[in-house]
Amino acid sequence: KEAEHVKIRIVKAAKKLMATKGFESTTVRDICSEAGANVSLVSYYYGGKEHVFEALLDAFIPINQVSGILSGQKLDPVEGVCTLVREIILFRDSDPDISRIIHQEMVRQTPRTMLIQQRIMPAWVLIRGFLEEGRQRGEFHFRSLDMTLVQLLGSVLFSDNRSGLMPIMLETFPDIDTQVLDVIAFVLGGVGYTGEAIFACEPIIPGLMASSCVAERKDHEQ
Amino acid sequence: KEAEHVKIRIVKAAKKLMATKGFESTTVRDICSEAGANVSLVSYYYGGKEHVFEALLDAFIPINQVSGILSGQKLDPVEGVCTLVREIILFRDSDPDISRIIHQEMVRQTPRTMLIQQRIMPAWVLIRGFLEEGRQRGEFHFRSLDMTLVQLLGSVLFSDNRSGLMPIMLETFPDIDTQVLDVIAFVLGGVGYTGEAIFACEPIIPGLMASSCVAERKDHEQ
DNA sequence: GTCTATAAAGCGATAGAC
DNA sequence: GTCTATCGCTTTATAGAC
Repeated sequence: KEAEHVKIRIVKAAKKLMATKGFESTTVRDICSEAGANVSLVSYYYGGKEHVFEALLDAFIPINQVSGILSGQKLDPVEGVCTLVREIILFRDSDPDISRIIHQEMVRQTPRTMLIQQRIMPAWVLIRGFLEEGRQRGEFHFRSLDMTLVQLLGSVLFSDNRSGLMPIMLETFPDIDTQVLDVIAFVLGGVGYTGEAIFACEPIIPGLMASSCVAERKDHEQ
Repeated sequence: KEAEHVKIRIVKAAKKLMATKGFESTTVRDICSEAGANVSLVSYYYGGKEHVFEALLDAFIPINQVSGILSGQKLDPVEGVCTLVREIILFRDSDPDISRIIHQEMVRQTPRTMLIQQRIMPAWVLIRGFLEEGRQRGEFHFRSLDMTLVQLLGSVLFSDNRSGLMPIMLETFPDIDTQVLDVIAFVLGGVGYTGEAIFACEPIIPGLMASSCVAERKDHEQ
């Protein structure tokens, strides 16, 4: 682990700490201590704490990966909703930290909210499209498209909150495939789908650590 | 508004600011400026910012109000779920700030998480009980009680996120009664209920500003 | 009770040695 | 590239005047 470049260690440490402590409670000194780096290197490589956050999003959110693959598939509404929900759950399972960061920044209004929105809005738009088409086809049954979308998102995003937060959980926690099926079942019921669930959708393994992180300095000196 | 006591103005200002900016980004100076009070009065009346937060919870979360009224009613599972969901939505509508504070503190792990948990856990336990009984009666159909509970909570809690956060919302926002019906419809579908929804449940108006706020000083000097 | 003034600590950022 | 030392600012909390 010490073999990784300092620039990468810093952004990974920031992700880990901000996931539990939040952006403002995570100090630059915390990050560098966790990363085994000197305090000054945050400014040197990223030009400030906010830029570390931005780099963190670019590095760990697989932007236009989901939308890119789905665009050439022509899925029907049920397949589309199932596939997207599955992808989101699998992504959350592969990197719970970044999901918690996204969830935190979506709840309140911060200078970083827009950064999050820009990166995940494409997925929401896709889901919204599937919901709309499904209602037109008579496969889904709900009054409001917006309300249903919000509740679907809440149902999916919130499912990472069982860790430590719920002392009243009694069952042993299921494996990830079962979690996917559970969430899909809840969501399909919620949108008023009465048929059979589609489970034969290919999982997309999101490629982590995108190219922006290996870029050299000068990035913030534009 | 200036007629209110300073101690109350402080806790109200703290609620307003922390709802959007979060606990740590809201400074004592912010709070007192918003409340029209001197900075030193936070320490004088509450003994610190954390104690303001605690007082805020005691003042605005109607603890054991919901559970108290429901305990003597012997509701069946569908009525129970509908009533509790309705109460939560109406409470959120009556005071969106406190709901956003609860939501924020539930996402991450802070020194205040336990304070929140203690106050809202009773409602979760009630919902869990209704879900369990409904499954036993064959009215609900789901695999995991825990997973279903988490998704139900996410669906209900997240429904306050349309404000400013969703640029893709197109519909005009419905009135509160319609919101309640939408959320109930989604949740009942999610838990696998196939019958008719029960809408004839009495709304409980939560009494805000509980007694702890009017207590005198010496509270924190134990 | 309410104010001013200030203490004590922590923050992000950076200059300059190496 | 990486370090130490420090600057300038903000924070919470409080002492003491009124």
